[in-house]
Amino acid sequence: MSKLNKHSHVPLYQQLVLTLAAQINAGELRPGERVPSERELAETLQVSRTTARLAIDELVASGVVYREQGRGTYVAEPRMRGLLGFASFSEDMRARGHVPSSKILRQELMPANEKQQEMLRCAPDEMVLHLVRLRLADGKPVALQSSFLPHHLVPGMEAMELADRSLFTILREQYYIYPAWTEAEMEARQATQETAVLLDLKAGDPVLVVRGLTYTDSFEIVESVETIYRGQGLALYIGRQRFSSLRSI
Amino acid sequence: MSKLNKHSHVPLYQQLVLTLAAQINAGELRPGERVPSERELAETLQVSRTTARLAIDELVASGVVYREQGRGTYVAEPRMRGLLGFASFSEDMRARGHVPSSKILRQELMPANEKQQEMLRCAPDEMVLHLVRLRLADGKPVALQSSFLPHHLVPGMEAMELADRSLFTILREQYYIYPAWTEAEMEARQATQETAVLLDLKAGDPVLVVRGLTYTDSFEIVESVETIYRGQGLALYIGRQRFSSLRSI
DNA sequence: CAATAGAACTGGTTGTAACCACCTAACCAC
DNA sequence: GTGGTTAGGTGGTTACAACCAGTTCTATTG
Repeated sequence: MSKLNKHSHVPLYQQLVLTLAAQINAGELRPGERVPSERELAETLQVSRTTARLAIDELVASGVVYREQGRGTYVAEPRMRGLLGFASFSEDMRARGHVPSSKILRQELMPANEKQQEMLRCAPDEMVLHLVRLRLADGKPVALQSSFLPHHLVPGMEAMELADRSLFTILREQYYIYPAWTEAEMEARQATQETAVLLDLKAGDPVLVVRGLTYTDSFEIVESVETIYRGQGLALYIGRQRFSSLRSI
Repeated sequence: MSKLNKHSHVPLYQQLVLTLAAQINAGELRPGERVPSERELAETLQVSRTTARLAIDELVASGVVYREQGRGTYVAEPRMRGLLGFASFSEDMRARGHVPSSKILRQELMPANEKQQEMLRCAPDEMVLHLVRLRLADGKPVALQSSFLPHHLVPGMEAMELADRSLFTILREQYYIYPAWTEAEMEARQATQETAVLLDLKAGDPVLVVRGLTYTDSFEIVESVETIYRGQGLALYIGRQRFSSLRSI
């Protein structure tokens, strides 16, 4: 068990989260196996049970482990073999072993129209950056993506080279904006002639339309995006959905 | 502020979660407003800050409120107006003010075939209950749902009257099985002649296919379900998706 | 008046301590 | 053997305490 650094600026429980996640990803802790108990972790690493528990809380929230009262905490089974997921297209594709690329079809500033003002919660005179990108995996078209970003959040992006870089990476590294979560709705539609051509389909073929908003931790809207995925055999994996029930609507 | 019951068997922090959620749903705390600080809640209700904080943790996890360091905790904006969501079809429809109903097209026990054995993680000789239900909202067909449940979890369900009761309610009330979360993938397809007739569509019209597994808190698989939703204007709302990143695949 | 230093908040992290609810295994009595 | 008891483990809940790290506002200072 690697030790934790008590004088690091990274919180102890975060260090522990990473340590445990690494062990699980490396296969040192296999699905179904028991994770050391909270008291055991606390003793071994010379931290309080509070800290150990907080770390496990995080892992539980991520679905990496689960608890059973009186028995222990266990490593969860790996996820379904989904083909595509949420999160950044580029990062997701790379994680699955495909080579992502993009063809930029549009990259320009425009004044926010009514719909975007509502979606992005921005003022009427504000400028937004409009991106239209054809997303490819291993050179084959997979999705057509139209995004709007408030210009004040990403000044200068209208002139950037985007084709070979992940938008999320640019947001994090150049603008210090950390997308935290997304909220989406999806729908099956028929491809229009225009999108059919771009996605190498026939007009009328089914496509999956995902409309989403990307937020930071503090509820700032970073991006409004509509993605049209090829249908026909391309399944979109939707992580874990808890049955919450706290909020009526 | 309603008081908490220190001698209840319901944990204090759970009581506080419900209290705050109720206030938010009732509009006493509006979106954007600040929730009382952790220390304030603790003092007012005569509980420890630990308890207050735990309660707020739950609300944050549900996306009902969000924290900002140094500033406070605020009520989140209500969600996107999605038409359908995850969770139980019946409960979801009712929450949106529609009248859900079902037409049972099939309800019978069968030996698990290979695919179901893998999906439900059950033995080769095990029986599974196969349900096919046409789901209606206000009398109009919305989705066609095919479910498989391990028979040993729901003995006797093959003979139950299911048309006017929520499957989830039956699971909870008759079998003490509490579905905790679901994992799904979705795909756009063309309706076959058969499904088109049932859903009041034309063959070839786009439909949204959702394949999911329903789990309990301890990773038991309760149900394997494939739902075919009408496409064309019916958007499926997909809760909040955190960008997690802990588990590589 | 503007800049700044500080007080008084906020949530974030960590430790210690105790008790409860639940599960398992070992043991003991029948 | 079967059945009950019990000891010792697990996670679950709650309290108290202290400090860190940001934000906001105020009072002081130049």
